[in-house]
Amino acid sequence: MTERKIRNMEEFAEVSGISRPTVSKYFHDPESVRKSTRTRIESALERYDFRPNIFAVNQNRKLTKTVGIIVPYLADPYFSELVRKLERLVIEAGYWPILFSAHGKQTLENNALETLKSLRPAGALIAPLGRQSDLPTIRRFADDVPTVVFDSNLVVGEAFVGSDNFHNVGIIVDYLCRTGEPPCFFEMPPVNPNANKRRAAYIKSMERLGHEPMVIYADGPDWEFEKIGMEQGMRLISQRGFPSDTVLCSNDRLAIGLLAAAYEKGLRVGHGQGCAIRIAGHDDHPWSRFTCPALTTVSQDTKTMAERSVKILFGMIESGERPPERRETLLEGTLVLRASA
Amino acid sequence: MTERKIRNMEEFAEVSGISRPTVSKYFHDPESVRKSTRTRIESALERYDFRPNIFAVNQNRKLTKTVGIIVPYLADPYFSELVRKLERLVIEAGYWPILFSAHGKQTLENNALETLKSLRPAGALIAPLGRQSDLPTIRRFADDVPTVVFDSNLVVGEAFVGSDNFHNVGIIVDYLCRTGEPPCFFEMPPVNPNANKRRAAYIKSMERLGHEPMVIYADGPDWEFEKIGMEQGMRLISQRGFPSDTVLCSNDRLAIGLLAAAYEKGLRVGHGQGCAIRIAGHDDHPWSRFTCPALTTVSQDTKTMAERSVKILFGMIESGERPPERRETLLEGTLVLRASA
DNA sequence: GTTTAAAGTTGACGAGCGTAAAGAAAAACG
DNA sequence: CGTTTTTCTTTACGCTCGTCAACTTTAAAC
Repeated sequence: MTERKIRNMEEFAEVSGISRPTVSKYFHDPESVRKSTRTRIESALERYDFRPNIFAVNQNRKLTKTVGIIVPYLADPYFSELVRKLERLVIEAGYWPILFSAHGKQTLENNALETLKSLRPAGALIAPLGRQSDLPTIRRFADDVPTVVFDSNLVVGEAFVGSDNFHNVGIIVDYLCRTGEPPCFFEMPPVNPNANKRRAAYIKSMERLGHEPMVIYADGPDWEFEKIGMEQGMRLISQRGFPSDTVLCSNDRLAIGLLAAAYEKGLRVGHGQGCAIRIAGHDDHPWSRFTCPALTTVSQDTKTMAERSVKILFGMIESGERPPERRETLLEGTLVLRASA
Repeated sequence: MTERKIRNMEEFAEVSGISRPTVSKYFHDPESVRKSTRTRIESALERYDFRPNIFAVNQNRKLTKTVGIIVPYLADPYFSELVRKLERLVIEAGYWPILFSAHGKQTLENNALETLKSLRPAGALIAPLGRQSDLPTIRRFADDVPTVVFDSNLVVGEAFVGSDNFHNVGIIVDYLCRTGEPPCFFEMPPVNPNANKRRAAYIKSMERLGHEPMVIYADGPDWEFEKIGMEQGMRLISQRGFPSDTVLCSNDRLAIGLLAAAYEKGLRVGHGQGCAIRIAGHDDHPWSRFTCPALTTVSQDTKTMAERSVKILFGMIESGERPPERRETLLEGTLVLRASA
């Protein structure tokens, strides 16, 4: 680095000995200039610290290189994990990911949408809050910005990528019925369509197998699933409120809470000799392998979910066309057998 | 909302019947215009959907309203939690938080710093990777942007806010020694200065109490602490490698892994009758209360950490001055007694 | 009703960059 | 070597909004 501070592209063009329009072209696509020119610019880049002003760039380009990512709750590692994958893919595609979390609140989700819209992104990847979402606001957003919805299927945007709750719940209900008492279903607050779909899938699977469905609703503050699972679990265990010794939780975080409750109450969890209760989850949350005992669950294929979402989005962005009708992709998870059920 | 689409401030000024410079003034600070003018603008805002173009705004203002937040690893709920608090405080101050995660990698941290710098933010709140950080790059960043470093004390920026590892480790070592066998120290990979400080604090505390320090180093991929804790824990338990029946882990995530290992190996964890091992952590990770058994740990005062960081940053931003010398704030945690130790 | 301070208007320039047109220079080609 | 094609330079305008100067209107003060 040399002493002189470069203030703008004009000055950088000067020190690199190339005209400003050509430099501008280079930054848009380095391959678009002659090799000798590229070399001169790049050697100047090594000597001077310069980056085009993002604001000026984006103000002038019709299509920015920004891609918005909005998730409902970042403190949920399931989403942290997805975000990590999405960010990587977006960067690899030469775009600039910008992340927002609704932190479980409608106000913040709307805020994120408004802010993102004013950034005029090339596209957006949105996992909506669900029940709490303000549908008209998201719709208005998706009218302006090519949008792929993932995880939670609110009917907006050009495409949805999520998991096939019917398949996933089906395989774990099958497994549990095959290996022991048919499960009851311990349900999270219905924060999003997944909650409802999973309940419906549970009921359908049980009926298919000729068992009576047993649904237990766990109430509590949205998104604090571990807390809900633990508190309601404690109460239900004390009152012998679980109609089966096998409990299928509608997600892993709820199951983690229930595991804590069972431990507290001295119930041994698992499928082995001397176990009082079997507990299973759904998602294969990053830390489900570290619970005591390790959690039996259904993995969501987050890798494919991220790849597919990004692929569909960039398909729209690069072709410049929106598909004539909304496409839904449902991914099948796989059974993850561990010690808890 | 009316049919007409507003394209820019010019058009919005027209429909609201107020001149553009005044409208611009309004968006900068609504209180800066007369009440009757404010009312007219706001009633127009209700009829038309308009927001000033962020790019144009930030290009022209010397000081943007952007505040960058960079964390080393977003999938760690300790950071998700901190981020949530920071974002809220930044928004309340009328600024626009923009979040980056290094995902544990130097390349991504540098990338985030470069991108952020080109956004010309009013300030930045950075929790550096630590050992993996590229110090010169962060230094260059902090030369340009008012920066508060939190969590991990790399010596850059105008201020640091973090926890007082000596105090925190001291109180839990005291507690453990008082109530049972003196602890050995199960150490995470030294990803950042906290790791080293905690080890040093452990050694000092043990010596103060007249005990022999016993440090066990757990090796493995950076930031995958649960995995490391579990794998190394399994190995150490099998080989009877823990020199004490009390293990103080250098953070909660490591402890969560070790709890899983103990469970797997059939060791009962806790301080009661018939327990084979006591396990304690550090941080009061959001889910430490849901482990089996619940984890005894030292809480970090993340609320104060967030508030203090933001307060110091906005102090600098609004005064326009950088403090003459770097200020370090160390917060004292409190002992959180649960069942594991 | 006149004075005066505050707030608004008009008109103009600047910020940094994209981009287009016209011409000059360099590379590719036979 | 001359011709053609590609790439670069020069010049100029546009994007959207901040901000300033000079002037006018408004509302409060006397």
